[in-house]
Amino acid sequence: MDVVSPELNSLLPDEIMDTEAIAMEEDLPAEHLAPPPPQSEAEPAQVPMETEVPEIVSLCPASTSMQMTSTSTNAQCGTSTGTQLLLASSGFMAVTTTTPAKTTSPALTQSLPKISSVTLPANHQLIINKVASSPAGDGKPPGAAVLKPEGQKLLVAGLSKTGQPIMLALPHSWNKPATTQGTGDGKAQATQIKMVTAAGKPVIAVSSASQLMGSSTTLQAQQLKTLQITKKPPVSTAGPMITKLIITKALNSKASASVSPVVTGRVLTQSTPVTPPRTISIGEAISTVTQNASGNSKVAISPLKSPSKVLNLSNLTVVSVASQSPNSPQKSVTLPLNVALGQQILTVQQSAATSPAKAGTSQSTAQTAKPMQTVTVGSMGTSQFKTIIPLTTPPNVQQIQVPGSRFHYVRLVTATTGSGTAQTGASINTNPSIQPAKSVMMNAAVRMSVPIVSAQTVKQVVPKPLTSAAQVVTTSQTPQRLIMPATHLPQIQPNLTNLPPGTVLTPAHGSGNMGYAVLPAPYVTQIAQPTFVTLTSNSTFSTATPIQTQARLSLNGLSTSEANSRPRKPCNCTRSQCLKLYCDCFANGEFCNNCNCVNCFNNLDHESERLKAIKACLDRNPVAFKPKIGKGKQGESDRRHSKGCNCKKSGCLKNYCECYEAKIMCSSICKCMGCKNFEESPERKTLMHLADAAEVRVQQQTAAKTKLSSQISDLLTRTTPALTSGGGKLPYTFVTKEVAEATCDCLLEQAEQAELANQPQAVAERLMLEEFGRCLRRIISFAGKAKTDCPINC
DNA sequence: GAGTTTGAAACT
DNA sequence: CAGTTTCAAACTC
Repeated sequence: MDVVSPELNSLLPDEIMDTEAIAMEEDLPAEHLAPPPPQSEAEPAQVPMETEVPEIVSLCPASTSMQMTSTSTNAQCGTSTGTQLLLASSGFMAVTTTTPAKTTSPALTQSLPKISSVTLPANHQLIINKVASSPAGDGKPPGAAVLKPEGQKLLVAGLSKTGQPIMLALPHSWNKPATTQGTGDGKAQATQIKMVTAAGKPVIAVSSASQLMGSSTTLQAQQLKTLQITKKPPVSTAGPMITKLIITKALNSKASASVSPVVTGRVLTQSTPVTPPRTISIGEAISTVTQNASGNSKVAISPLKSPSKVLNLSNLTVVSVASQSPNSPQKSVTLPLNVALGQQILTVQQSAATSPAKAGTSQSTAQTAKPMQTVTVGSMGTSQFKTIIPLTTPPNVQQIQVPGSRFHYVRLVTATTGSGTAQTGASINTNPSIQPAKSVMMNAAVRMSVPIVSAQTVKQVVPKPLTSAAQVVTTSQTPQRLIMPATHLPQIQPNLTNLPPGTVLTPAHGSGNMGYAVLPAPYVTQIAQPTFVTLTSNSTFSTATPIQTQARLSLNGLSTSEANSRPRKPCNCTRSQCLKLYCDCFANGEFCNNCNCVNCFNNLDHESERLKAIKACLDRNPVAFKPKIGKGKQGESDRRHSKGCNCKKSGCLKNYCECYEAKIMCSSICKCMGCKNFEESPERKTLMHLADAAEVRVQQQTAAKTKLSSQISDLLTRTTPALTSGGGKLPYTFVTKEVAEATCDCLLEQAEQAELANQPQAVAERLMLEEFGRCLRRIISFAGKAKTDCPINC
């Protein structure tokens, strides 16, 4: 049963609404769940390399019943008593470099050993090699881990409606069609997907570390629902890079309200260790109890791209979606979810209905009392912060910022007419004083998730209180926003998911559901530094405990500071109108700003042309806007060019070569001729040495100047002779013995630097003279300042 | 700064 | 897919 009508489905990008893929995925042979075959070594992966970058995110829900650690990283949560779950993600979900465990035999399923490792092969399945011990037998008492033994796959970690961390443990045959469930024996069901949640306090990755670590709740299997999203990479010829996303929604067994997670119009399975699992069909609502006002539905996402990076709890980025009303525990909630993860898209959609029993069908309507969908993404101290764009129209757009991902995501939702009145509570917001949000019914909505910006490095998710619908997460920086006027571009919409990473889509004010504004991501990131991104579906979102997610990622192999500090060079385009990839600005998804281009169309005034150009580029190359430098395969260099260079004359030792320019060596996929950009190349080494020497010189000179200047300033300050009240002394009177000595030190330093650099004497003399001039100017400056600033003391 | 070289992007 | 053209950056003088 499909929630989304075929018509709507047809409008959605395949990446999001590829419900067929789900069916296909169910029929996939087992090897599709295994890591990519070795053939990828010889065959350049067409999948953007960023998806190959494993990411490790640790979830540390408080629980004493289970511990999971990653053997590949030795990363552990900071508490010995808390449940530890390490999720490694490869562009989408957690991935580690360990070999995925084989499916266990039925006999193994009877035991519940401790989880020794969590692995996730390239197919984006998280595999738990061993599971925390728990009482044997079918009984899965509260506090006992229900994860299956070695080889079991944990696909997604998230939060239950009540804020409990959810771990989805899949049986080894999970890839089989799991549309029905057997009896109450919650274990070893061939088609059963198990969900493990931590009961008690809201224990979510999004929560602060203290919140998680401090919690003493036990891991408990609960009745739950699972959703499965099968998604294929947009472009992949490197093998069965099939990504599976299991969205889980834990339901308390005592639940009386309903929650009907709907992903891409299809609900796959439901299982519970406590009660007999049953199949969930589209639109079906399962009652559940809202435990408290702070209950929420959260989806933990680990889209970080950094390889081998282990993130503590505080580093986990979670996109949370409010799904609960504190005042209406009986309200049914439907949560279609699409949330973009890296290139993957996971849309989180939430709706609430007044009907306590059944709700959330595809015919649900939306009533938007608070026209806002905000996703705030935060990162610390970097320019990679995300910006929340206030929505002036009904919440038909959700910006989803996935920390660690190089993309910003915006979910475009075409909401139907509203009818629901149920209130939805903020996922993290527990502030009762906040105005309750109206229900958001978007079951039949058209959802689009669009990567909108390159996002990498540290992200800090700090939900900020929102007291009104019009509020959006603000940043600590200049609230400047550059938003293109939205226009109706239906001809482009089908490809919205392929928009360049620098494109942000936002609904246009008064332009209806199909209005879009294109906002280059870099501008967005400039707006918000740091940006605290919060995803919520209502206006009551707030939290007393900011959630911080920090990741140490890099963009194109550059550190965050490096990537951010480097000012983009202005382009000089004259013929391309800055609407072709010749233009670096355009290629980077940025507007031209302070460029020297002629007849530039890469600006706000030429939105339509720009969109068309983007579409054209994407038509030619769907990954045209992906970073060219990405993570190489295992065993290869950390960074490599995704396509390889084609140099013929430069020997790949000039900046003509994109590999050399990126300071990486050419790889096997390069088609260059006479390449000298390889590890043992003497030419390359020579160049590197020269470059290093030059850099060292610069650094030394800078440091020396800084130090000596500081000394001079200090001396001038301390030894400033008293000035007469009649105008003070002349500057030369400030040349005390100390000042003269410091000046000589400066000159000698210059001489030494020149000597170290093997500079000729003339150059050394010149440097010394220049330094002397600077010293004199500084002395004079201080003298003048002393006269001005010290009229009393001098 | 003008002219040349270079290789990616675009085009055929 | 290969060859050619266009383009803008890198480079040289």
